[in-house]
Amino acid sequence: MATAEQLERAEELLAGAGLRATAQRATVLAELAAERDDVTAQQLHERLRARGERLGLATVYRTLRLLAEAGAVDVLSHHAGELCYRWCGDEHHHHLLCSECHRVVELVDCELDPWLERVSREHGFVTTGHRLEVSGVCADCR
Amino acid sequence: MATAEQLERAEELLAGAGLRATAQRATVLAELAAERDDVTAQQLHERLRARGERLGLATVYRTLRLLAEAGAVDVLSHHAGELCYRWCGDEHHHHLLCSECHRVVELVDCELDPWLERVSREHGFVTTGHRLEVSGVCADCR
DNA sequence: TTTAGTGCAAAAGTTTTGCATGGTC
DNA sequence: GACCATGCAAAACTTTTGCACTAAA
Repeated sequence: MATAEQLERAEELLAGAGLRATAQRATVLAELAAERDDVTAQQLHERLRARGERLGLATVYRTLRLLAEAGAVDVLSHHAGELCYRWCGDEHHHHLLCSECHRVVELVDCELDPWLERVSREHGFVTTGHRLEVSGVCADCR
Repeated sequence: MATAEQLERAEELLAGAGLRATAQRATVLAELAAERDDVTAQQLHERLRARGERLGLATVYRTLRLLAEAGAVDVLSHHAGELCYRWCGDEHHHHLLCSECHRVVELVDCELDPWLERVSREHGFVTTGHRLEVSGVCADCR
C-alpha cells in the first residue's frame, strides 16, 4: 500500500533523474503502488490491458527497470526465471513471504548488522548490503 | 571445495532417489565440486565442452535440477534472469558474496532464528525457512 | 531386456532492442 | 523544435520438452 507521499516521491525521483512524467509511467506507478504483494512485469501488463489501458509490454519492462534503478521499487527473484517487482519504502527492510498466497509483509526492524559486520570482517570482507527473504505460511493460509 | 565424502554423498543421494549413476552426471558433479564459486548452467556446460567433454546443455540443466531437488546443490539467483548453482554442505548456512569477483563464502553460524520466530509470530506467520545473501567486497578486490 | 538418461533441435518463456511514430519539455 | 518515450515486432536469452537413440540396471 503506497501513500500519496510515496507516489509523489517516485515522481520526484523520475524527474530528478531527467526522466519525463508520462501517462504510461504514472499508470504503472499507480498500479504498482496499489498492489500489496509482488507482481511480475507480465502480470502488471496483463492487468492494465484488461482494464483498458493501452500500453505496451516493453514499456512496462522499461518503466519497472527505471524505477528499480532509481530505487523506487524492489526486485525480488524468488520464482526462478522471472522477476517480481514490489513497491517499497525507503528504509532498509526485509520480506516475509507466504508461500501459499504470495502475501508479503515487510520487516523493518532489522537486527542483523552487528552480526554481519563481525562475521564479514572475519572473512576479510567489507559488507555493502544484505538481503533476507523469510518464507512461511500466513495466518489465512493455515 | 568439495571433499571426497561430499561427492560420495551426492552419488548416494542420486542412487537413493532411484537415479542412475551416469558418466555425464559424474562429470557435472565433479566440475561443480571443484568450483569454489557459483556458476550458471551455461558456464558449466561451456567449460566442460571446452575441455573436450561431450555432453548436451540440456543434460547439464537436467542434472543441476536433480541435484538441487535432492538438496545437493544450492540455487542462487542474485543475477537477475539467470540461476547460479553451487555445491553446498548439508547444514543450514548463508552466503557472503563478493560483488567484484563472485567469490562465495559460507556463513554457517546463523543467529537469526530467535529473532525471526518472534517477528513472524507477530505477523501471524509460521516460518518455514529463510535465506540471507550478504554482498560485499572481499579482501583481494579491495 | 526393461527402463531411465542423453543429445539434438524445437519450443516455451521472459526480457531486451531497433526503429518509426507520437508526446514532453 | 529537440529529444525522450512508446508501440510493435523481431531478437536475444535462459530454460524446458519431445523424441529417437544409447546405456545403465
